[in-house]
Formats: sequence, C-alpha cells, structure tokens
Amino acid sequence: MSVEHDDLCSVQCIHEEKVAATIELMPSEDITQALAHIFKTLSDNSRIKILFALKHNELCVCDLAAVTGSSESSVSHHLRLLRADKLVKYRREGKVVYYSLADEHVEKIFEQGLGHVTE
Amino acid sequence: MSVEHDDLCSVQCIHEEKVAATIELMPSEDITQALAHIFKTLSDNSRIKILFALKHNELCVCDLAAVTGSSESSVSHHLRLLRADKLVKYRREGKVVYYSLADEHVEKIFEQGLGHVTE
DNA sequence: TCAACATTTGAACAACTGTTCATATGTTGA
DNA sequence: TCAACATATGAACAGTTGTTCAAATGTTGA
Repeated sequence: MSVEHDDLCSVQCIHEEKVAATIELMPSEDITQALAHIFKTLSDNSRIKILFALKHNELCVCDLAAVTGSSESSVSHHLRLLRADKLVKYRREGKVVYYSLADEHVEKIFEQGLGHVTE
Repeated sequence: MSVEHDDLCSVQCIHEEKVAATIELMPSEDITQALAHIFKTLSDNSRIKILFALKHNELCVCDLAAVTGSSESSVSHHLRLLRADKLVKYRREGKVVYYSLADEHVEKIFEQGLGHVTE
C-alpha cells in the first residue's frame, strides 16, 4: 500500500536532468520504428544473400533461388519484402522478372555492418 | 514421374554463367549470418531507442527505462543482447550500472539506415 | 485458344522474439 | 549482519516470422 510500484520504486535511481535532456534529443517514434523496420528486413540470412547476389548482376527469381540455395517460392516471398522497402527494383522481360538493387544505400549499410562484425 | 521437381523444373530458366559467376562472388555463410545477426539485434524499436538514448550520455538502466518508456526488466533483457553484440559497454558505480555506446559504428549504421528511410 | 513455364500468393506450421512477472544476484550503508 | 535497492535472470505467454505446399496469376509461342 505504501510503496506502489509506479510511484516510488521505479523513480528512485533516475537522474532526472539527464533523462529530461535525453528525451529532448530523442528522435520521433516514427523514425525509430522506420529504422527498426528496415533493419528487420535486413535481419534474415536469405535476404542478405539475395542482396549480395544482386550486387553485381541483375538476376531472375530462378537464378536467385539457385544462388542462395532456397526454393523459388521462398525467394519470391523475400523479394516481396525487399520490394516493399524499396531495397530492390525489378523489370519484366517476357516470363522472366529481373531484380536488381534499388540504390547503393544497401551496400553502404552492409559495409558499416561488416565493419562492426569483422572488427 | 517424368518431370521430377529438382531435376528439370527448377533448372529451366537459370542463366548458368551468371549464376556461377555470382556464386563465386558470394561472401561466406559465416559472413552473411553475422550480418543478419547484427541487423536482427538492431531490428527492435526498444533497442533502437536505447541506442539513440546513449548517443549523447551514458545512462543507467533506470534512466533508460524512463527514456524509452519500458520496464527496467525489459531494458535489461535488451541490454544483454546489445552487450553480446558489443554494441554497448558498461561500467559499474556502486549499485548503478552505466551503459554507453561501444563505438561509433552504431551511429554510422543508423545514418545509412536513416538515409534510406528518409529519401 | 491452349499448354508450358516463371512468378506470385495464401494458408498452415514450427521456430523464434519481446514482454511480463517472479525471483535471484550484487552492492551499499547502517 | 541486515534491509534497501539497482540490476540481472528464468520461465511462460502471446505475437511474429520463414518455410513449405498447393494453387493462382501472367506471359509466351504454337
């Protein structure tokens, strides 16, 4: 009764000024969610492989399945997510759809990621 | 019987040379997995907020809970993942543990990510 | 028009993830 | 030593995700 969980307990060790100042500098919820979302799209091994495969060539779904060692259906599902986040673009040539990287951002993000991984 | 799924069907549209050349240029499984792993760690909104909060100050778990609006337990679980990937470091001062960014890689990765998001 | 094929889509399932709650660990000051 | 507190940890639960299988689109050449 005397010690409620939200009123006292969790306020005891807080550095108020620092917290207030930090909150001021925080980006909006929209931005943090957008960042989390793009990293989520990049957080799957199959999708990483697809993006690496597209680094030098445009490739069709069949090719990507062969390169990454997954089924065409699986690749297609992944490509849908990559398309939704504008990480890849595509063009149709007859029955075949060729995918390629949307821009060079992906490669730069990868470089930074690799920089952290291999340090 | 005549048309087996792995023998013929999925080999029909493949551009063999391009596929072979692309496979040559692919990074190792270890590398793609490591990349996927680091992006997975960055793919959660709470963890993104924690890292942004640590951009200017070192902060204790309580502070981080207040800034991010989550429970201390939740923050602590997230910090464990961030520690495991060497994205944050920490120092103990009495009962309080202060966390800070491990290096400037995180910020650079964020910059690239934001570049893609806000374009 | 039709068969063949490349791709996409949807449902279903197991595996994984984030949060909460309860409990444990460490640290301080009395 | 002990209570108080900051943090960490483990189990459990709902929600999400990646894959597979089956079926549906497009698209071409006959």
